[in-house]
Amino acid sequence: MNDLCINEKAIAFTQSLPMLLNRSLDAIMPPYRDLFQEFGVTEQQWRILRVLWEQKHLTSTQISTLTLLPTPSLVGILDRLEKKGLVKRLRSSTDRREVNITITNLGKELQLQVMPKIKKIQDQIKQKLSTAEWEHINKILEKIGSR
Amino acid sequence: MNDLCINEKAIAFTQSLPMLLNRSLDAIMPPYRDLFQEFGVTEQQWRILRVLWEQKHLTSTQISTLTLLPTPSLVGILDRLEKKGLVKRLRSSTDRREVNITITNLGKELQLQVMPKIKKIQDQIKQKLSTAEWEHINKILEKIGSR
DNA sequence: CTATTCTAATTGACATGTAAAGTTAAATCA
DNA sequence: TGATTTAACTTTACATGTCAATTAGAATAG
Repeated sequence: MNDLCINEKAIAFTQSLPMLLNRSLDAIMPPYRDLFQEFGVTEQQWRILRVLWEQKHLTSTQISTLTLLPTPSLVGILDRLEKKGLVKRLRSSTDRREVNITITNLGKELQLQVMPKIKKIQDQIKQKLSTAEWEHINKILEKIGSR
Repeated sequence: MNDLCINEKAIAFTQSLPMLLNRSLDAIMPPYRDLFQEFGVTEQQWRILRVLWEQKHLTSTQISTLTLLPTPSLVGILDRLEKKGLVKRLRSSTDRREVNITITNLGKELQLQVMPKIKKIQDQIKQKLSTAEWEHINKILEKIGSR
């Protein structure tokens, strides 16, 4: 009789988890995008810079894992970042399959200019929820995102 | 002294809301994608079919709002759906700027075949969280997503 | 009624996503 | 060692995202 809600109809499209997540992203990304554009980088390029600021040098695979960017896309994105002089590629000497990506000085300078503005955007977003809600959603999303 | 955590450093990239949301999407979408591929449609094409099953006929703008797909992308996606015989385009006679999109019989048949499998995937996902967590995240995401 | 403004849809240029196949180098095992 | 498998990255083909500009058809003010 009671089957844990397993026998009901499918969840309405608009209320489905994918669409809830996508709507959330659509709602919070615009200010970020405006900022990125101000500095002439795309969201994806930004992600790569962001992890390179924390790790100095990473392989393509590692960057893919950290940024969630698919490796085929990375090829082109890194091309463009390299062309802008923000990162450098160096084939590993120990394992010649690997490519080490490094941040350049120019790339490091960006961090100082952009991060304060990122902080402001994050503060804006933070105000959408109470502290308790934040902790809660963090935990739950972490749970969903851990495969 | 206590400034509501506004003066701390920026949130670590990995723990930022955008990345939490993206990781969640990456974690839950694969089974959906497998299913879509089985039926020869993309995720975006699927979204359009999904709203047309519920609304019979919609304008391009309405579809964009419901599916979160940008209107420039819609042009091509609808082209391909039309080529597959799943939807039809009809210019409105009352306002010749508008284009009415309609689902075809072939498109309607898909619904019967796919929805049961969608239901199964949703049930799988549902098991990742408790009922309480579900209600909670629903409310919070709704809050974030409402601009 | 006409010039202006607004709106829906499209186009163009470029960047990225997705899936499959291909390359090259390392690791593994018979 | 030599054949096989695995790993890291790249390439290709096609679909979509992003932003700016355009086109054609309403709507609106003067």
